[in-house]
Amino acid sequence: MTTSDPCREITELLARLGRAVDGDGFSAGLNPAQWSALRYLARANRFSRSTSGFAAYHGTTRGTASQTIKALIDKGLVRREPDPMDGRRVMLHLTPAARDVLERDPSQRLALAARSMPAPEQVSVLRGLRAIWQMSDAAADSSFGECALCQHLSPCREGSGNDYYCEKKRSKLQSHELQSICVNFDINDLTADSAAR
Amino acid sequence: MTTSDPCREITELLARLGRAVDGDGFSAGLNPAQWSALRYLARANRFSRSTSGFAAYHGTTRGTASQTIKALIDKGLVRREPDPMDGRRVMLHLTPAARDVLERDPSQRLALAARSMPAPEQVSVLRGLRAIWQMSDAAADSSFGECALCQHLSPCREGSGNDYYCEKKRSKLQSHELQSICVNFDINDLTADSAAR
DNA sequence: GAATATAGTTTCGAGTCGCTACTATTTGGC
DNA sequence: GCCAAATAGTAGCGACTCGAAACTATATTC
Repeated sequence: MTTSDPCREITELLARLGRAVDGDGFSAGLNPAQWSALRYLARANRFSRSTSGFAAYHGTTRGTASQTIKALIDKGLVRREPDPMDGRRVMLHLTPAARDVLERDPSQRLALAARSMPAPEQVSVLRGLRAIWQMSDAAADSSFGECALCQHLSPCREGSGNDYYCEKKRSKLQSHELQSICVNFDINDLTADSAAR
Repeated sequence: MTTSDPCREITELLARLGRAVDGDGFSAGLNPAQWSALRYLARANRFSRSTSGFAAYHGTTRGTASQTIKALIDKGLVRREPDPMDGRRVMLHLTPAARDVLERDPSQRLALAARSMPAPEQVSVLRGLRAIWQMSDAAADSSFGECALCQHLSPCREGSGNDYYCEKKRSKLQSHELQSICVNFDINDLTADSAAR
């Protein structure tokens, strides 16, 4: 009953803020799961923009994820494209309309609120949230991360020198792709310190 | 597409952690709304332990809140008691069984993760989350807070000196009640600094 | 080449949510 | 004191969501 435990209040605020992320439920006609999928697709690299990828990220089943994606397709926000390399896979892409919708993402109100803090505080909050996420075993199931910090990344041998290579997917990566998140992410211990920084 | 904006990643983590608060959906047979109600009732003072109070806290309608409470009553976790002062009101109380269930609150896993951080970092994360919550207009609708920081609180004139008085509800408060949260909370500007501390 | 694993979809039932309508009680104005 | 408006709470309805199970199709493994 004592209030002197900050951690209990942290989880209380996490619960409330988590609900606030998606606005009062249905802004722009999208439900929370659909907003989550839209944001995921905007952020995931080309190996990860699939139904299964979103299911893993969002912590749901492939069946449910399939319904969510279907709703976005019906709304004209997502386009399907068969993977030429693997006949089972379907790559998902955001349409230009989706980019417009994302401009009105209700979570931006929280981002705006966060931006009103001094930059050093923003960073310390971010570090704390990352730590909580990684300690919680919720993270164990879906360990997404940016290619820039992944152990499968190596500099490209040939070419201009601006390119990189993913050993896992055996595919070239362009430098602008390094900040997208990937299902196949595995933490690079060498860069773990800089990740924490 | 750049990753250098910490605020975007903060909201992303808020969304994921908010979902993680209630576990993988149905721990102990309770859904997220029911967990939220249980935690609310454990934390709210006697003026606030009502259906309407929870509806305001949780940001939903009274009708929906009523169904959530009903489910908890059916499970034997909540007990109803008519308010002798106001025939419309029904006070809600947690049963001993509810206290047991709260011991297995899935949000404690996040609290545990938070506790692994050094205490100063816990506090800075808490301050940041509070700031984000108060800036976001989600907080405008439901401004709950602890009596200890409320402008309606005044020291009790008579009696032992350990007691307090709420000018709004015209009722005595015992010192152990000061840390519960209340629907009628209004920030006390004089204590705002210490609240931020 | 058969067995198994993976990607994805569909269907179905249980359950949730918010809206509207309704009752009961209290409060405010005259 | 009395009538109107506000407040607390519940009930029922319809739309929708989610997860489980069943199913198809393609890859992979031995």
